Amino acid sequence: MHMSNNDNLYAMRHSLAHITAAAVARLWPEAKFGVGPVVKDGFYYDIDIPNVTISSDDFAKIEAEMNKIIGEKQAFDKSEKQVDEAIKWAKDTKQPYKEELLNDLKRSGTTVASDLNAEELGTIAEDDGAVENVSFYTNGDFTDLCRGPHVANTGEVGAFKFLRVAGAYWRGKETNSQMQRLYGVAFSTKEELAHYLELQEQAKQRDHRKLGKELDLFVTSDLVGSGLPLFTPRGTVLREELTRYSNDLRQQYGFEKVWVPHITKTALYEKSGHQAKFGDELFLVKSQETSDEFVLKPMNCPHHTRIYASKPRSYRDLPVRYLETTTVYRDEKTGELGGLSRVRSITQDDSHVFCREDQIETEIGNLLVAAVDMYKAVDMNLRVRLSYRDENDTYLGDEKLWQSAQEQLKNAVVASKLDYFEEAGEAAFYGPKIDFMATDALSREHQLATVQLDFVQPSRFELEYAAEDGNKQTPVIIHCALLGSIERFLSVYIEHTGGKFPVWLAPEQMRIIQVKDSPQLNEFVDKILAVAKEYGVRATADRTNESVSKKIRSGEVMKLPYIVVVGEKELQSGVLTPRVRQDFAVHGRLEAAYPYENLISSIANETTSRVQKSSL
RNA sequence: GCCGCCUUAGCUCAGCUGGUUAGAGCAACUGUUUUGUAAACAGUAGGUCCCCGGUUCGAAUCCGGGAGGCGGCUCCA
Repeated sequence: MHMSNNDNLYAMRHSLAHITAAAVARLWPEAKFGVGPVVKDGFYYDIDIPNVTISSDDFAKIEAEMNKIIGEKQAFDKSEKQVDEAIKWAKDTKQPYKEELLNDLKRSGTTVASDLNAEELGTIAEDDGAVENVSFYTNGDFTDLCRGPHVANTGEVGAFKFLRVAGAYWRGKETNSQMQRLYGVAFSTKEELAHYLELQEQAKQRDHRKLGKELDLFVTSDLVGSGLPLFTPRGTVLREELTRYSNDLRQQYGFEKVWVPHITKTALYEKSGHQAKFGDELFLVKSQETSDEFVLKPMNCPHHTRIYASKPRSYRDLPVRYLETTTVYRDEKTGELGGLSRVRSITQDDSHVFCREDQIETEIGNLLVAAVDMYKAVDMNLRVRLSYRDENDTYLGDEKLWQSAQEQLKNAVVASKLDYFEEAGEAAFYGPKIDFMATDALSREHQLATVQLDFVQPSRFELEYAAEDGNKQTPVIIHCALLGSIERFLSVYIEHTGGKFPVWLAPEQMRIIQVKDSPQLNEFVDKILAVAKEYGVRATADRTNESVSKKIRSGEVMKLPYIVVVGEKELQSGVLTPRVRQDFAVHGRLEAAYPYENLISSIANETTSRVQKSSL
């Protein structure tokens, strides 16, 4: 039989899942099996063993048992059973999870979660209707319900390794019992497996939590709480520089900064409709002076609508554009918090445009340009998803308005020359949107920026403007965040750069290493620092009583863009030779020498032009 | 929230099955050294072994509870 490499790898991983079950069944005969699918880079198997919890200490034992089975090169025999027969098999062998799957198969021809209504099932089922027969694979004395494909025998499964075991709800539902999910990675050859593990190790090296500590960017405190990171001076420079650029990009297009308080009466969210949606994610704030009940804001749009509604608006005033980088608070489930990617204090570079229907395209166009500029500056590739509505009737707002808006969105995207794709059914219930996917240095895609149209809040808040004919009209809101959440953006960006920030973002752009302690040198270094300050370059001097080598090392470890050793030679000549960080050192750069003021003005230039690669 | 693992000095980590005053490297501090492109030398200080409770003659180590961290809880016989 001829199989492509991919098909074969798939069959191998599938077979490994099967062998995992076989090995577990040998070790714990009472084990109940759920599903054992192939996933990215490997496979897993959901297993429930009464009164036994598998830990990573058991991996060796399970792997050994699997290797026995693999060594025996048992043939995989495929057989078919009629569904009812299969259900009887599941009952006889006491496999309740398999029984549930089989019952679903019998009923609807699919194993997709059984609590969907009939209509939904109809659209999901692969072939309309119940299946007649199901397939089984047997190796040695172990038989498992499995669609396959499998390899010919247990000896042909390549290299694998268990990485972790984790709890997983049966069929992903919180109300179901929790099973143990054994995750394995698997590849055709040992070399490929080793390569994969090596890549994992590299990713670990650039983990933003590790770098956050090493580069002194942010900290957490048990006393403050989970999911509430604190930013150090260095981390704050990153936040503020990113925010400043994100704001600048929009202020070019007439956005004005506003400010709102961080707590509000719950009435605001009752009106906006967020109360129901955010419900248990709201942090409650109780007044001790009055009987007022407040909440910490989980988003900013309702507040911004209050500013819009503070006075009558004419069609001539539109678009009204508000911009605010501010923190919102959401009480995420504690188990979902982690690093900067999932936090409870979320800072958004948020903006809202209140505009007429016919202004949507232009406004979106401007925001697209801003997004492109933003992601160019942080050196990440962007593509966008146009998320439209589908035929479902869960969407709010006039259908004609949706049509026109979706067209305008698309026109703006096409004009922006962004790489895009369209997807129906991905829209928010309140309007269509553009989701930006940014690709990082490890080829992972992240959804960061969004532009969303909103037809619902304007009417809920009874926003209006006077049209040319004097009639009251309802504006449309365009929500936009370029960075999304600054915390999440940083979690991605720190890993994207591995902590090697471009000059415009580097918390410390230049460090002077003073060779020795003398009044003349002190004076010279002071002068350099003063000039740097004048140019707005973030510079420091290392005057500690340490060897030059050691001071260079500590600068390198902090991944500083420019390190400049200043001693007698420099004092005499007034000329500096910077040591340039490897990743953007240009050939010949290290030897180049500059009068100190030139060096500093060049660095200042890189800051304002936000160029990635040095061009001194 | 649920399941599993983890928490020892500022950081990274040793500490075997419960048994003397809990260790190392780096960082800090003091002194010597005044240094030329990735770690000078010597010394000093630093610990409620995450917290609370229990078992025990004895707990960093075992048990229970709590806090914090990490991996998962979508990928579908």
